[in-house]
Amino acid sequence: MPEIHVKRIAWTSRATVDTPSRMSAARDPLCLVDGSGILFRAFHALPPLTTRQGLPTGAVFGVTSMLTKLVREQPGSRIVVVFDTPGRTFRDDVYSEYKAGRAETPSDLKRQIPYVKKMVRALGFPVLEIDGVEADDVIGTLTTAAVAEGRSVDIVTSDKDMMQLVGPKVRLIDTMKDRVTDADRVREKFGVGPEHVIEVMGLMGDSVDNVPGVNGVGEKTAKRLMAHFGTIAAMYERLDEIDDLGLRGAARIKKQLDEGRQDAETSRFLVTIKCDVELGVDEAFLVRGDPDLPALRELSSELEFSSPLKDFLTDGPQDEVPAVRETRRAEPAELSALLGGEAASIGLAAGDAPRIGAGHALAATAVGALDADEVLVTESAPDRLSDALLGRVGGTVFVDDLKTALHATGLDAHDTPAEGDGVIVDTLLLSYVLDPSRRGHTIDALAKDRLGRELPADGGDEGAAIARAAAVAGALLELGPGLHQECESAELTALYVGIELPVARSLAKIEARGIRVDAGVLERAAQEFSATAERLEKEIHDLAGAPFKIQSTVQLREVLFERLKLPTKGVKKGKTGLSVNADVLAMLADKHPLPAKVIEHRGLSKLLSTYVTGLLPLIDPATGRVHTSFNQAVAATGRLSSSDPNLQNIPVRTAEGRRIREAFVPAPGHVFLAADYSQIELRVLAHLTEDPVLLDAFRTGEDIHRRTAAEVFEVDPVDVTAEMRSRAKVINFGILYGMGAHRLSGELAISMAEAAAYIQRYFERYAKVREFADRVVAKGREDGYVETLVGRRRYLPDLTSREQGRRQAAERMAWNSPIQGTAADIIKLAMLAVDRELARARSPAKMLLQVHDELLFEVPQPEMTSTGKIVQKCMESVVEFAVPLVVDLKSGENWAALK
DNA sequence: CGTCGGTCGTAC
DNA sequence: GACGTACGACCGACGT
Repeated sequence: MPEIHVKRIAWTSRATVDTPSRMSAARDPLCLVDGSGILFRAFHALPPLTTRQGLPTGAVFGVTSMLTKLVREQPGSRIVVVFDTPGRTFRDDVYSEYKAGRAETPSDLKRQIPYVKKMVRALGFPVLEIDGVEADDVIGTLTTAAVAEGRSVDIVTSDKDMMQLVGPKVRLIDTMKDRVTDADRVREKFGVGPEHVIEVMGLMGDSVDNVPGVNGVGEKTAKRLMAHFGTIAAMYERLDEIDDLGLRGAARIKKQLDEGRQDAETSRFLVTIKCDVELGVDEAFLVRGDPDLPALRELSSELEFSSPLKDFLTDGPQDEVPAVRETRRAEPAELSALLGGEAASIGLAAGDAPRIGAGHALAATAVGALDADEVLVTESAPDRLSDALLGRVGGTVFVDDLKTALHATGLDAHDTPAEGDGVIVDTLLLSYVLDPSRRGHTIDALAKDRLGRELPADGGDEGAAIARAAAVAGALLELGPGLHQECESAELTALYVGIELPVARSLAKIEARGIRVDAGVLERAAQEFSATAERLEKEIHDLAGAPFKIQSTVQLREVLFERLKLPTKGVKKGKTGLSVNADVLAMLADKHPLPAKVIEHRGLSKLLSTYVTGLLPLIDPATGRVHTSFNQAVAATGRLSSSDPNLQNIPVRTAEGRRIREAFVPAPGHVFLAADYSQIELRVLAHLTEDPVLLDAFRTGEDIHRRTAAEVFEVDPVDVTAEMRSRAKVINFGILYGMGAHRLSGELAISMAEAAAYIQRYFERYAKVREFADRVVAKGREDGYVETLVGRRRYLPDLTSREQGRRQAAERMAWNSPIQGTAADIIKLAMLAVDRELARARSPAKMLLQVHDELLFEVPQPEMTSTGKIVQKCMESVVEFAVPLVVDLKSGENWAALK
């Protein structure tokens, strides 16, 4: 017999402070709910309901409705919900085929399991899940114990096995069919009383649980036999009596029974619910707690439920809405006591770990919070917060954005250790890993969506700042635990703790450090650009016959197609009319001198406005450095983005553009070191698809575009021309994005048929790429999301859209996201490895930027070579891949001159 | 005067 | 609609 131990007993925290008056309810009827059973039932019985996001919710809805109905109908009952736990039980030890052949739980159901448990807990019901013990046995044991105390028991289930538990004080309730099963009803169904149900089931077996029963004996024969003998044992003692029962084929049945003795015994054992399991559960824990209104509100908004929770959410006293009730200034000593864990004096139960919600509004003001309805405001919070962020507090720290908190506390200047004993709950990053495509993960967005609450703005003055900070802290404490739990449930904690939190720490340092920009270089370039742009402007106006706003697409369109009457054939149309983008202008360039000049003018205005005028004011005059913001919770694929200024789209392709890049320079005595992954997305593609041709190309170090050219154009690699290679390059990149023949034909200036043929040949030569594409899209449709190497998800509900356009767009995303996202995972891991190894080596090298497949460092000149080795090693070995990851190193005196 | 959608262009 | 992920400038319509 395997050891049985309690894995988890969950009840709402308030149940722990139950008073003796509550305990006197010990003689209330007990209502045991077969949670797993009704969940499964609800899943199959109800239509496949989903949220707008595509999260399946039908089963949660069904279970929730059922439970709330139970509360309405049986207000006096003590309700306990029991779930199965995955894994082996003693039955598996006896019979290895037990429950074998059972279909894999559908993923749409699996996804709902954590929500159901959360819902049940939020409703205040005790949840029992005991490792290695099936729900049936837990229910059997609790039932037996309750009956022994003289209590009556209702079991909510649709499992007929449970009929064996029925007795004078025990009934089964099928809430979906509104049917109650008592002993009479059992006799009606089984032909025998509840005490003999196991005998009948042992004989006939149970196909659902793969219990064999006796070969040749079905439901009818089993019932007839047991109506006569009562038990299997009695039957085998008096087997000859079978002849007297008038059964058809009695002789054959007798023979099969004789041969099936062992099966009968095993099957009877398997169907017998165990009623004496050591649960290790104190009865006091099985008392229902109060509903957790904030959690219910959050769940009903997340799952988009309106009706089933109405009773709970509207009947409850409205003033329990956990708005911040009291805002007061804390003495530093008081807060320090709180953070030191000696918080009993200000309201925490002794022994509870401190929970700090840190809302920041103005840099000087932050908040430590005890609870959603009591908030302590202190100006010294940043000091305390830094202790917490350094893991010196031991409790849970709730922040809405770790990176900003690190900036606010000045912890962005150094290496900060990963969390010690403490737990960091960052609602921004949690929300992002849970659903990266969601628009807005700020605490304001989350509070609005999940709590239906607008947080006050930071008005700028101290009062407004304190009010906002307090509200943020309150919202954090309400939302944080749920988000953290959801992250656990979705198995995203490794991503959150192992990647996103430490990346936030790394980014905080990068942002704080900044990168030096030589304003003089920018200004000199700007002088030249402006001069040329002015000359072009005059020429363009002359050619047009009148001045107009060259930057205005409307006016330019009028000039090109009405005044100059240039041909509109083959010109793309947008929502507002004919397009005047660079492609169109290039096409018109041989008809008239104006379009080419507009292209040139546009290029210069772009550089001037975005990269000169946009950048100059962002240079810190004291240090000559700009400090970008890396946004970690924007891109749907897991990439970072950069803004204010965006340093991930500094020009590099044109000579003029590189003039901008030249302005980025290392500190005196330092050089830039750039390390970029070579073809990372195509290598990810090779790894994910395991396509033999791709694998071979990368393993042998071949030029991948040359190889694709050889494959697609059917020539020997040595005969690939520059033209062929460049076309193949377009195809390789197009494949990553799911490009169609239409786009490719435009891109390569070839016919649609030719483009289609290229794509077809690509997929013939790289056969596994197409297989993978089909697989990933199908899986995405099935699961509702696609995922990367480390399990980062992207939900794509449009994969099942009836609108072809939306669906196809979603399919391209489903295809591209695992590739782009895996590359993003890899470089994030690389950043962490590099940070770690540079620190270990006491290297003075500093990471400055991440540009998707590239890391830029500022290194003292003499350290360049040694740093390069460390960086390259870290980046190349950060994941074990089917193809080598290759990192190229370059260095130089400015960002445009790297060799 | 601010906001927002449309268009364009820069990066990977 | 037709190539994935971003940010941001400019225009021009619209609302205050």
